Amino acid sequence: MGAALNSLGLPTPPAETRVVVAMSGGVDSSVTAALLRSEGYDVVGITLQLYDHGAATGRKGACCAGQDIHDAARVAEVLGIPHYVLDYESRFRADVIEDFAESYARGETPIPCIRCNERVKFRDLLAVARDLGAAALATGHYARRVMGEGGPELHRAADPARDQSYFLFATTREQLDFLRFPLGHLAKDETRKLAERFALPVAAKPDSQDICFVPNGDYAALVARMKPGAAEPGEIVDLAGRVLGRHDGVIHFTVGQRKGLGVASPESLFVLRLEPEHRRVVVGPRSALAAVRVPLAGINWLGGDLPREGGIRFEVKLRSAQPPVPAMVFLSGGGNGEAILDEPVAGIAPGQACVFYRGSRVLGGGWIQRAAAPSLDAPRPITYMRALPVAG
RNA sequence: UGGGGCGUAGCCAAGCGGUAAGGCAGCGGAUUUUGAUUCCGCCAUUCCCAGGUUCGAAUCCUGGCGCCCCAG
Repeated sequence: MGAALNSLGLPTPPAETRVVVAMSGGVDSSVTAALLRSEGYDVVGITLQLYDHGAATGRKGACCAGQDIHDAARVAEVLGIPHYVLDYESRFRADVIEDFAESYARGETPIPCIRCNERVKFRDLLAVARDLGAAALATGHYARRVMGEGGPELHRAADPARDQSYFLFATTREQLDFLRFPLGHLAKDETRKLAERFALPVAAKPDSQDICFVPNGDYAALVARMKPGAAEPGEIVDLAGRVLGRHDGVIHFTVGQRKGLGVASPESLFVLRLEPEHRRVVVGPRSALAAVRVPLAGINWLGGDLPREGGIRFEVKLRSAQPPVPAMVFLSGGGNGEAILDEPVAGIAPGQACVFYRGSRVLGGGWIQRAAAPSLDAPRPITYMRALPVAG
């Protein structure tokens, strides 16, 4: 009763508190493990083997997954903690890579990192941690878990440049209860310094970037292999339906994209929308990219009591590397809803996440859906000018 | 085979006797734990070809070649 809480907010002394750390083999998760170990926690490192680059990319001899696992094991050895490697390849393939390919085939732009958190790390790995008797699962994400009146809250990282809360919006309240993000208050250079101080073998390892299972950046080749029909060439058309050129498959494009169209024009052209059913890429000027309505599905709500109908005021983040913008969010039940932005934003891509913020707190988010744009083949709805009052 | 116009980078295009703007596309880099966006850098020793005039020609002249338009 009333026992002092440890640094993870748990009522037991660190030495009696088992914590599983998800170790990717990178700097961040290694420092996470080192920090907790230095505080005396009973740390167990777990690394997930998620993919085999030989199989994923069709290349032989490339095995970064193996290298990362090896790095994680070395760090665990330096720290003197137990380390386990779990084979999650088939699960990752079914729940993340397959979803990724299907999403692209639908003309969307998926975020596999969120799916991985949602469906692998925070589900299966979390369950394993519980089975191991751990009191918490810690990761190297830059986000903060703050205890509020209604329970744990998800907040942005202290370092706005490093904040990864966008990638965590799909975390449920139950998961959040068990999760810990020890790096949430650190800046990246501090993490590096800690890695050096702890003499971790990965201290100088470059940050990972790109999609982990697509090391060479050629995600389209992977999608084409998994969904051959989605890589069919088609037409590049403007809003009036004029054919401006051809493309090698809609999977190469995302809404808002400028590069790679190969169409010369007086001004730059951007992808306005993808119509995979017609194998068509619709392009137009930057000005045509602006939108205020953002249809959402799969909404995850972290804010406690579900709000009554009507709009809720938020700042919403529509992509990871862009500041949030003011909006009203309307929830319509069944995980669906819509965000109405105060000011138009350019290049909102279906498949990306729309995350709701209030101050530093994440209150939820949803997946951006394709806007109900009229097809070029459909008869155009007639729009009438509003009658002007007759001048007196 | 009458008249007129035009040929400058992959595309568009400025230049009109003084030593090849710009845009688009492309390439390279920075940024980025998704895809994009954005930013920075590069990108015609040469102006359809051949002669000529000139200190100097993409610009003027002559002759070719190739397009386009008008024409009874």
